[in-house]
Amino acid sequence: MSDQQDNNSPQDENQLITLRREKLSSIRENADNGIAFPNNFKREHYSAPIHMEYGEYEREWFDENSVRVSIGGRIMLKRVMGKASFITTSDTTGRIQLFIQQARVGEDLYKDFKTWDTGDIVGASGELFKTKTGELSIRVDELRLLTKSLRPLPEKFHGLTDHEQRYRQRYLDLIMNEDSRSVFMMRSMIVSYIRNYFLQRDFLEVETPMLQTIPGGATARPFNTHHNALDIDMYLRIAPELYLKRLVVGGFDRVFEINRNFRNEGLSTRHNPEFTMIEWYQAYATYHDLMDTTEELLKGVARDVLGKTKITYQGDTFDFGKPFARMTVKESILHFNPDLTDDQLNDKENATTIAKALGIPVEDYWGLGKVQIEIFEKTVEHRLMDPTFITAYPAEVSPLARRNDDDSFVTDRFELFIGGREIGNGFSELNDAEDQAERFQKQVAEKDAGDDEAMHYDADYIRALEYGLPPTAGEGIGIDRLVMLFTDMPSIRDVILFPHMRPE
RNA sequence: GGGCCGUUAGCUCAGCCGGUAGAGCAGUUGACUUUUAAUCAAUUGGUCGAGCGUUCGAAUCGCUCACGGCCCA
Repeated sequence: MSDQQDNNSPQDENQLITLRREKLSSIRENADNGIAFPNNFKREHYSAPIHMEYGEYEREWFDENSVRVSIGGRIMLKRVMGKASFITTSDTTGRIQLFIQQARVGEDLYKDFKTWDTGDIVGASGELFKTKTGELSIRVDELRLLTKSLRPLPEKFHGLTDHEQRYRQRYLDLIMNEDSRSVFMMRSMIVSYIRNYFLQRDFLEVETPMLQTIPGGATARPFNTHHNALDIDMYLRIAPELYLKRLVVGGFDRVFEINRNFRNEGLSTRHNPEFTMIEWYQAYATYHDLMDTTEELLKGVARDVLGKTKITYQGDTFDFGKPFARMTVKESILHFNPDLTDDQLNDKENATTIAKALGIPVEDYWGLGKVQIEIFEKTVEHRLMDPTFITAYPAEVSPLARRNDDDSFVTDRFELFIGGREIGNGFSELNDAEDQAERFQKQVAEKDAGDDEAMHYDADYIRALEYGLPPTAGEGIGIDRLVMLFTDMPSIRDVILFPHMRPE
């Protein structure tokens, strides 16, 4: 427990909490064997399966068939009458209504029950029946208070809508908002689908260091930390890439990792300081194979997890049924900027002029490739709505990717865009140790020139490449953004259980 | 980092050309054995995000700050 914050400070208390505390102390005094928080209740059923199995039967069916169930859940709604009450309880699967009659549970228990509050967790057993209005319910004969809740729940109809509170107190969001629960269930299903996809194709799931001495595999600012016993500075990883490729050098031809990366950058609806990526590496494959894999994988998620081929995201519809478009960086720039010509883009001075006219703050140390990519990001990226692979990224901005055989200015690399957002990034890996060493040196020069996102020189990685990395292709997909897309959530905070916020 | 918006009861929100705080839900008390956002009657509950200023008087106007949301970089 942290002693910096005291959540039970007097300011945080109010009439409602005080009263519930009084109820709890009365429960403590009167509890059987003095146990106010019993844990010997056996829950045997869940709400949703009960509805699925018995929801269709007529009222009369229940007169002739006795079905006993025993459920545990949180009281969400109370409708108390003199000698009989209805409460709606919620468990992990959904809700079910309980009918509690004084004549059945006894006068004393009924009297106690009337003092229970929404938010309390109860265990109940009884027979299924249908009410006059046809709602499948449990006619309770055994009822126990399992956990007294000390804090009042939000309003039963509007629930909890305040974004800040939903993120800071996710537990409360999950109690109140079915939609929020389903987003995170969907997230779990998507991740499972992806994991199974790779496992079924003989990929080995691995875990590589999150604490790294050289933060590599991407261009981003890392979080710094310090290892006391070794007395060395360390970094939280910005990507697992270089470790995964070391494993391919070691002979694991197909590896993948689904895990967290950390980038010390701003927060936004698309950026959380820690986020989840899947990266996979496949020896004897090319970036073309990766595009095929990606397309099959995402179509599979749409089809098998969501059950549809058209995904609606924030009012736009993206078609996962048709083949994903593929075009090069330059083709896409020319397509969305019909007034520009190929020659202009191939000339650094011209390209710089164009970039500056677009308001891009061009730095002196930028090469043509960087200028082209900035133009791409400014004018193309947000317009790529249907799933689109953009290929042929300049080598200058792709320090780990293999050069293209026909045009060494670009690499055998692509990025996947959906809904104007980058979803994935993959390429044929640079397995020429000497070329890689040169590119690292160039990155170090850029770092010296002022680009604090440029890469470090990783000598051990070069040493690994010198032993020989087979021809390999690898890709990363941002899981959070993918889940946003498939759950139609506008902010990355909506798909991360505990998004980062400034402390209260 | 910049712009716009927000912060009032536990929750959802009114009140904002300045006159001293409201509703619904939740809670409490009472009535009620088929309710379902139960109903009916009564009722408790507020450092109006924080601070400074203007004013006889500030939830309301101004400034600063904090936290958040959206958009932009």
